[in-house]
Amino acid sequence: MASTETVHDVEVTHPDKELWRGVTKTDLAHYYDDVADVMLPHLRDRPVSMQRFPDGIGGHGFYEKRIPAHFPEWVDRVTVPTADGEQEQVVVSNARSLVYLAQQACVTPHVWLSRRRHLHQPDLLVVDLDPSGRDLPALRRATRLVGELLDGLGLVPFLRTTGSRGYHVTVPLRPEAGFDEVRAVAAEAADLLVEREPGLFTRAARVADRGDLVYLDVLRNGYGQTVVAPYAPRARPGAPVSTPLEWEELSSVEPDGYDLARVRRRLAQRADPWAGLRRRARGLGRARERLAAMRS
DNA sequence: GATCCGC
DNA sequence: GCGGATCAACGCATT
DNA sequence: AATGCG
Ligand SMILES: [Mn+2]
Ligand SMILES: [Mn+2]
Repeated sequence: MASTETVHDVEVTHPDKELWRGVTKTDLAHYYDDVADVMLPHLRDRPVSMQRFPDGIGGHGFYEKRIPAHFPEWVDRVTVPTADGEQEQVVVSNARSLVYLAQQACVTPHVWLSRRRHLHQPDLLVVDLDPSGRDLPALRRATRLVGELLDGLGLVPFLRTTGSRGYHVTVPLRPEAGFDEVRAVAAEAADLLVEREPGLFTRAARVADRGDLVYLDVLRNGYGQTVVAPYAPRARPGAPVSTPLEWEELSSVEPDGYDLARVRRRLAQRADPWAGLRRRARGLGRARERLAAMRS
């Protein structure tokens, strides 16, 4: 019985430790190694926050933003300004670093919406749909309405499961406007939807005030805020994965519909639906104009 | 998961 | 050398 | 300033 395993030149200690029921550290390391080709383009140049569960998802978990001193020099990093100074965070630039995150029991990497060259200008806009209840048809209709509105604003919305309870709609941007401007546009779009469909959407900050409506979270669009990385597993039973989808799949794939094994199979059979996302980047100018017109 | 401290 | 304690986020909105 | 939230 070897007490360590080697995956992509990374020593995996406690290789048989279960992070999820039936899913070991070695399994996670191989998953990361296998999906690296599709995952890395979405991680490239983005500061990462690591959500770690050294004793498995049933144990104590924590977020880690600062890169620990013991990380090897071949794990890339970036220094980012914070409210009181600056700090160094991980950047996942290659498959080996991703496998190293598995060794660290990082079950879910979270990434910034901006990249190192323009830390203050996001190249993604995200509308995070958080259902309060269990009405899946309503959640799907809500998600489709978000996509249609953003499309109507001249933007190109992309869809993914969160691996948890909701979906994300993601729009690629040219990194020009600051976070506050991007968030303001997202908030105005969300408010418009609440106005149109008050029985479906809410923007109430307090959970208790949301009833069973779908919460439109646009606060992800902030400096230093993160979203779960595409193809990241989640710390939930069954090792569900946040999975990019074609819009046509919205009606057939549930928010936690893909797990580690299913994503492997999916990617062996078809390309990443988000592969062309960067080429769809737009500025916010036209969207602002159309939004103003719709509101009047 | 990794490090540090005390025994 | 081993067991135990300790540490590992933060920006934005609301009140 | 403190709390809630993701
Ligand atoms: Mn431990
Ligand atoms: Mn969400």
